[in-house]
Amino acid sequence: MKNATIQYPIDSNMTNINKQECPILYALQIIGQKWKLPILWYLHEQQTTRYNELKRRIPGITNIMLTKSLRELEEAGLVARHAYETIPPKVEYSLTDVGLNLLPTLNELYKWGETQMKKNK
Amino acid sequence: MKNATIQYPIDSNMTNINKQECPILYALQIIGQKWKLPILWYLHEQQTTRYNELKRRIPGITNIMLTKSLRELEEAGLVARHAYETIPPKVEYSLTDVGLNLLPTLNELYKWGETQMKKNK
DNA sequence: CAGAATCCCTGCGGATACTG
DNA sequence: CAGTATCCGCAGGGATTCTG
Repeated sequence: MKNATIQYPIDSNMTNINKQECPILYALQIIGQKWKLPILWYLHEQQTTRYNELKRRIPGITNIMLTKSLRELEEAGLVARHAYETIPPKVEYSLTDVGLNLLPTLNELYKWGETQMKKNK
Repeated sequence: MKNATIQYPIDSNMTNINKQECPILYALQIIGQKWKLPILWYLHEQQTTRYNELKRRIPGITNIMLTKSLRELEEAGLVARHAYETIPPKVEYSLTDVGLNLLPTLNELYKWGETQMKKNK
């Protein structure tokens, strides 16, 4: 059996416990919500981006979702926030090394998805 | 810029259109729901599995969710369904090559998640 | 400029019961 | 054994308004 090193712990009711035990579910918890990948993607494209520019670049996202997603990504260590204490305020976001480390994996997922899209079309 | 080959199309309101254009969102659409990965995981571990055994192996899943998830995975081409026309019925599920092709990517995600879990703990 | 507060709604998934 | 049928609750996310 290939990939026999993967462990996939599951508890009786799929609570957070197993999400904190299974690295795949853990990862999906971090990047799986609606706006996380678009945000990571644009931060990757533009290196360092201000709040409002990010908002413009991701059509449809609201302040709430953008702020919430950025905070969660920051807490998970994928995104760095740098606030300049000026008036008006200026806040820049960028990918950390942790965030950058995710990109090759996303690339893998991209290639798999691309192949499937062609097949299913 | 690395990974410059990744395209990430987004439309104005994040509808299905962009989910059908972006391979990453497309992939997440297929494997991102609550029970998809556990199902894929156990099918990988046990090769060919009957409906009720799958249900026993995935604690907490209901018939509805198991059937629904299997149908979607089947439609996406990741899972094969083989029904024996006997009484009582016997239905076996297994991973297709498409499903197997996803495992290396999941392994990548696993390693990334594992690293993050250690850091954030 | 970069958010926070408030209210609201849809739809994913859960619970229970039933069947060819 | 392998599912359907029904009903229901909640949380993720939307729309709008406001502010240091």
